[in-house]
Amino acid sequence: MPTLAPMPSASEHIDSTLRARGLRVTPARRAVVAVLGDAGGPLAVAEIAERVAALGRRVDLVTVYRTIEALEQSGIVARNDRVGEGWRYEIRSGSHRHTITCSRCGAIAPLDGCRLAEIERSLEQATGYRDIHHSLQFYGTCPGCQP
Amino acid sequence: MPTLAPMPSASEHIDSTLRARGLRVTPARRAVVAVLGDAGGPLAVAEIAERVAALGRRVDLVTVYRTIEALEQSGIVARNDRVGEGWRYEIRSGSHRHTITCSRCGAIAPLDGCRLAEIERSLEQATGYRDIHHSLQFYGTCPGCQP
DNA sequence: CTGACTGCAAATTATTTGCATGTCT
DNA sequence: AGACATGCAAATAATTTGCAGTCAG
Repeated sequence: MPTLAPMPSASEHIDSTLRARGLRVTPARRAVVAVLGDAGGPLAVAEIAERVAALGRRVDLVTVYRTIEALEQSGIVARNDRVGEGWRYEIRSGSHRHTITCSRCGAIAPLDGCRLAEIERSLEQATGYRDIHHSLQFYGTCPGCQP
Repeated sequence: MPTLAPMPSASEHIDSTLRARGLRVTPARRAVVAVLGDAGGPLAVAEIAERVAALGRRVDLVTVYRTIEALEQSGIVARNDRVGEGWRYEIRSGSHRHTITCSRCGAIAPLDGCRLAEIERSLEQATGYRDIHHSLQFYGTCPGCQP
């Protein structure tokens, strides 16, 4: 379905978002954002560094940490957790999904779309916080591990 | 003030749950459970060790790690995250609360009771997982940090 | 008794910090 | 030019592993 007016390219959007926050637009930051934007799901810091390297850009792990921190504070990326794997990061987009992990065997099952939008909206009213997002992980006992 | 003397009902439940898993009931495990049961909210591993020590029981930090892992897999404790502070653990009970953290300044505001019970119930239907629980953290921009 | 649990030491892994240099605006 | 970003080295912090002695069942 064609659009009459061209949507700003992803990179333009990133650039302006960074600038709006007083952050500079650098190759390293673009690379990190590109990798995150391309990833199917949330990535660990080390994975981000690997994929950036695979793109031919050398970016120090430390820089990834600092970039991620800046991007998170700018509201561009969100931090999530996955059991036993530490933090993971992903571009904040309207729609996302969660998973449920078996506490016994670690099996991970994907879930349908997130149902927290309504809760978040009421939280904005109640707390005065804006631009609310979240990190959510379900745990349980998978069918195979049940007594 | 925490007590080493186990509360009859709770401790019996813990004991039988551990035994049902083939896990042994030891002083260290009871101490950890007692501390968690007494804490107002979720505790970090190091905090658990400190409080256990304050009770007069010497428990190695390594043992706390291993105990927590066993308790988590047994469904007795749940793991949560608090921004920038790593993992925290708490006894799984019916009711609990969440918080919302400011992505800019780190301010933490408490929220009213958790509203995920219904979602969890439907997930049990949809996934076949049982005994579902979760880790949830909200983020946003607090009133003081808004443009 | 026997295997699970613990403590101690040490290895990994993850994350942070300081500083000199490079680069965006 | 000036402020911010990056890379490198190295310090910290967090978590895991191996092993021998101890204790619950």
